[in-house]
Amino acid sequence: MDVASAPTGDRRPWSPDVREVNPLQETNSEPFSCLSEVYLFADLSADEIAAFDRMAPARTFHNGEIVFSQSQPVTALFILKKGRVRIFRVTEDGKALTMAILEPGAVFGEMMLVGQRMYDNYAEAIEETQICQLSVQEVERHILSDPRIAIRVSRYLGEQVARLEERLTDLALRPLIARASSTLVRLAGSQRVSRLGYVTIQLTHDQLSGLLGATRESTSKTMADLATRGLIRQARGRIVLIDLDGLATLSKRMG
Amino acid sequence: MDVASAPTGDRRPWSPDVREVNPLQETNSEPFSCLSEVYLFADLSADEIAAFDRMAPARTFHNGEIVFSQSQPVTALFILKKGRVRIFRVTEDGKALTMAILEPGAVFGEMMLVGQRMYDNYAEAIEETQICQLSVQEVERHILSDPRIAIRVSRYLGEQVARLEERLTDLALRPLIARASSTLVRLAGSQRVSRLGYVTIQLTHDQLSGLLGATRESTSKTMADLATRGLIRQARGRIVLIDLDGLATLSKRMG
DNA sequence: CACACTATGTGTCCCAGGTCGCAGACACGT
DNA sequence: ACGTGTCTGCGACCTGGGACACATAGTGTG
Repeated sequence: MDVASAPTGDRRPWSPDVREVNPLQETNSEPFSCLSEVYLFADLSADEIAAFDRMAPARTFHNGEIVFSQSQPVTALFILKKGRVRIFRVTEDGKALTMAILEPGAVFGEMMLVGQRMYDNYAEAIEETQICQLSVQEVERHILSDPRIAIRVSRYLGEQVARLEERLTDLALRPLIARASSTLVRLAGSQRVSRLGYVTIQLTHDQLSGLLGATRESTSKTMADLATRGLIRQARGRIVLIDLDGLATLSKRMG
Repeated sequence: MDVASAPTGDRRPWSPDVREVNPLQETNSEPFSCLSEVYLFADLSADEIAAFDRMAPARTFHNGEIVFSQSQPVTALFILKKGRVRIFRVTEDGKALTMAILEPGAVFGEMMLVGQRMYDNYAEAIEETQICQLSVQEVERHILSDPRIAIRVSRYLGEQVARLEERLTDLALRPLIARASSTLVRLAGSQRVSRLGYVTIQLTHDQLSGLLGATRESTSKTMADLATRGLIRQARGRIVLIDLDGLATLSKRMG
């Protein structure tokens, strides 16, 4: 890590004076496609995808690096090629809530697509990550006007809305253990399944707590609880889900 | 009200055995447009709007009536012509969280538009209300395919997402008084301004509490607090915002 | 005008979860 | 191997706000 050497000393992204995106212009121009695996562009032909690919330079981000923040307003559509990115918001007093943890194939900054600034959202790489970006002009010219993509965008945003509403009610009226279970189950959906059908979630308690809207401590406590119930198994930096049904049940427990 | 006479006795919409939409087929076929004031259709010509109007019958709902619920899955796009509608979710143990309170001109049930069922959402009229609906076939044939509307839909959903993310972080990491202030300010935005520039919000503490994810009691307490600070003035069933700036400031107070 | 219902004010008790503080455990670079 | 930083696990303490229980004041209805 460059933490010691580079002047990027403070990697707490939500502190006021973050330096972002140090100009490591690793314009990784490898020949492979950024877009072929992306849901939003599934309706495009191979030729069209190739055309977009040509204008989407890739870029590498290290663990902890900020991909964008409102001080550097979103001027592009980002496509996550490799690694994981955390989208989060901060309040004045420095507390953060994670909106999403994106896996490869995800598109973000997309709000701009629909006339939306990514308001108070930050994006941070949480591991070694490669990201392609399309500039705002290209997006406006080619994407917005294409009805095939517009429909995909609507569908995607509709799902976002449903997910957020779900999270909102969970947060409002379910106790931590239910939210935690529910979140684990949800995360399991979009996750690589390991050998014996067990799903492994690559998150530290801290990262998870950001997703739950809870403190790291209470999250740890809750995970310990889930572990003693035999629903999950723990390891440093990852959580193995043993009993998905059990978790789903718990996630519906009332307050 | 028909509460005493009709067998609609229980108007608590989130109790398990609600009777919904008693067949008061008041197919109010007045000659005026359901769609002309609607943001989503702003790009359509007068002729096109007229065409849609012809297939959108109006319908009246009384205070407390359920417009739809998941047991009666959404098969239409609703357009709120008059009155107000509350969109909310419930949990198994009967607690509810309000997602939105819609004003005339709003379109809802729109998730279906984008391949989404309105999952656990209910809609309830909270005053005398008139609603037009477009059937799912018409929507699919004419709306989904129209790029002008698709873009509007995206934009609308994008705004939804932003709003929900905001609410989510508020709920997660701000104390009640801040959330309350913030919510009042937000509500003020979409509200009729009364005589002296004061904005009046037509909500009871109970309705507000549903929006805040808090109990009625603590909401009352908080409102009393705001009142003594001179930021609002209270009346039965409505809240007058005196000092918007003060509220905005409070809404940023940390926990 | 009286009754019934709905909206608000308070007050008391109680607990999930936040805060603070530290300690052991694992991981990795030099 | 060793040190340093990241994860995780407690424990003690504190508090916002939920649960319950009433009291009172508007409102509308017959």
